Amino acid sequence: MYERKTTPNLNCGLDLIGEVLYGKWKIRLLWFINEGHQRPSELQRKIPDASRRVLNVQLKELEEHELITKKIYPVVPPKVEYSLTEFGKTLIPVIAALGQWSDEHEKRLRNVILKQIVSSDLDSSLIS
Amino acid sequence: MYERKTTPNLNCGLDLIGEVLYGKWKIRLLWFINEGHQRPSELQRKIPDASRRVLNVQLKELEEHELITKKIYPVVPPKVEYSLTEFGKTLIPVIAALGQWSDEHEKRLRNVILKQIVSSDLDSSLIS
DNA sequence: GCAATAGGGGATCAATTTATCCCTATATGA
DNA sequence: TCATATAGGGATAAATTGATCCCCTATTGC
Repeated sequence: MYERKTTPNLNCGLDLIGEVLYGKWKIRLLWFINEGHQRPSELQRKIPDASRRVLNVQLKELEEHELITKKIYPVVPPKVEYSLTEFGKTLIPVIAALGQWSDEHEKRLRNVILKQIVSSDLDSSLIS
Repeated sequence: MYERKTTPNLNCGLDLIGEVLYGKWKIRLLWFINEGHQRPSELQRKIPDASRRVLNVQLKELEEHELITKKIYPVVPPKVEYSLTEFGKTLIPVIAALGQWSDEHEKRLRNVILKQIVSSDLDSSLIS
């Protein structure tokens, strides 16, 4: 396992939320779990760009941060279900706000992001 | 400059907002600029844990994403002021929601984050 | 016996992000 | 003359994150 070499900043609230919400897929995991996709295989189907491994790792962190709980059914083949904790549920309106903002500005966002990528491509093609 | 080697996911809204808001200090930069701390040196004093360099880099990205504008006054010593664009201003309520959530749950957040750090410390001391 | 299903995780490599170090410029005040 | 303030940025190192690869469990169905 990876071991932190620096201590995180925990000064203000925004540091704290960063600690639990950073991670490429975490917000989406919370969102989909909230929508009722509770099993690992379902989540993986919802987020095919992430590997199974990474989802496991991020789910475990969400669990350690008490945003979700994991229920393991002792059956074969194994069955696992994740649910939001009460604490995790309080995050849903916040995530909804994020989602709503980006939906409202989707076009513009795509625009500025793509523009930035294309321009850095030009830079590198000038070099070569 | 760093050159991307993979294309980012831009499927859903949450991918998009991630592209512009990821970056350790970006949310805070937007917040402080909104509060009226517009000059680089002021921002640096507000965020002493970040190096001058990193703030510059992240400010430039925010500018490329059209969330802020940069005004350079042709004076010596140089004077620069950042402001939110209209687009950037639409993000403020969202950031406020993030901040409010983490303020409301500050104690619990500190708790779970520290618990996680301490337990991984224990792990590593068992190994050695 | 072999594949498929459903879940997990160590080891390691690649990509990305953040931090450090060092260098630029000009005017002011001690 | 030298430090200070103000702003910028290249080169590179370190830290962190994410992706890949491979291996494990046990049962059902062919």
